[in-house]
Amino acid sequence: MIKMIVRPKGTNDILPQDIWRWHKLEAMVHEQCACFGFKEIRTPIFEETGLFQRGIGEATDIVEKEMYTFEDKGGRSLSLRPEGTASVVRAYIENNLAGASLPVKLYYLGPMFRYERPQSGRYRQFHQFGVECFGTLEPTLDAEVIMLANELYHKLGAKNVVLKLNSIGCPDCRTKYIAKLQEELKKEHDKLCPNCQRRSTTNPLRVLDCKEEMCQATITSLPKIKDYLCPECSDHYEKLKHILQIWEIPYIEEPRLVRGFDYYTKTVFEFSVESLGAQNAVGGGGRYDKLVEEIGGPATPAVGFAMGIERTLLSVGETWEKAPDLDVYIVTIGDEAREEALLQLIKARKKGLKAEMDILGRSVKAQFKQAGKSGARFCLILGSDELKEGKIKLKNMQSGEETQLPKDDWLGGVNK
RNA sequence: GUGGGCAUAGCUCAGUUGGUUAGAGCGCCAGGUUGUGGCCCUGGAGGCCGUGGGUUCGACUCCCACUGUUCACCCCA
Repeated sequence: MIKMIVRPKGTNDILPQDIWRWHKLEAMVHEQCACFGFKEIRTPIFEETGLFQRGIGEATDIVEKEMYTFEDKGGRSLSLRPEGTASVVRAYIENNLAGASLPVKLYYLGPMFRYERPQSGRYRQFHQFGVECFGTLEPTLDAEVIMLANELYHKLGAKNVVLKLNSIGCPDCRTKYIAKLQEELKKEHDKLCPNCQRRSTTNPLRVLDCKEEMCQATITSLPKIKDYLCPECSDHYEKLKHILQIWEIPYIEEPRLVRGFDYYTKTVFEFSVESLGAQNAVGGGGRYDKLVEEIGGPATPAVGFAMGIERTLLSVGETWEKAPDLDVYIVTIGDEAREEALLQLIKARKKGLKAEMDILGRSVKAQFKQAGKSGARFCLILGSDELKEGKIKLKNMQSGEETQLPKDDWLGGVNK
């Protein structure tokens, strides 16, 4: 027996019965971005491995163990993109997009790849929508990105979305803070969970994010980064919060919020929903003022955001109502009606109507049943009786009401 | 990479201390109605019980391995 080949672990087929959710979300994304003056960019799905090593950080989990890295026939090391920012930054530099007027506001939409154990809301191939803007330190830009995301979640119908906000400072103040943090963590070492004991050295900021009961008291007593921000970072953070207030965007200050990429500076934020279980972050982002430079471009401050599409759909998709697939289903009665039905079918489709007819030669009852299932708004009934007089019947499937019309003049009855 | 749960019809799930012919609901198809969907009634199709091994007279049921899947940890969208 031939072994059945199935889809790779952590990937999904998006089936015809579900694709409308994706189309709907994508349409809203394009509309929202147009509204905020963002232009779409499409970059390759794989890049030179070094781009991600430099951009995301050599020591992050993503680069260390989650990348799909392979060698091509020319001996180049390439990797499937695990996130979108590095590629967009590369494209921004390579194509000299800075040549246009600043700020440059871009967005992207597409698959990302990370080799992880799949679980609810986490897949090896998943999709992100993201925005990146380049060219100014102004906190208004941070706020604009947050505004775009926040409004999009609301338009999508997300309930109980919470915006968490923090500033992790620039390399200067953060370095000082981490040193202080590690000093304190060393003192409290015995009171921490095994994970945090390890994190104290590998990734001290992550300790702040620990959910273990036994760590909570210690975490609360640890120094807050807020108290270590340099005047510039502190001022930036205050101005950002002020703008968010002007725009009436609710947020929660979350001094413990840290994010997984090394490139963030100053502002970091995250959107989460309660209903999703452990993987409850539906999007996040922040400012990255050093990244463009690190990748080899001119020093350029920037802000970005990325939304997990699967997670977002999980949290909102069920509440959406599907638009009908069909405007009209043509029911034929008797063989002589079929030829006329073929003519009417193509006439309807040429007018842009979504139209179908039975091609399996089923009974009248079965045809109506099919029409009902398809959600067709109307049935066009072609029977030998009607056709003798050059008429057809149009049945409204919701009300059940039938009207008789001349056979070449029924399209008007299907008012959109 | 670590730990737990699960695997029976298209879907959701029953299946007794191991016993011969594996069930239900929903869905699908047909008929009841030779020209009318949704409700109702009747009938039908559809299963290597995840794969491989073991125990047994006998395994969907017990044991082992593998695979898949799922949840959680790590980390992240």
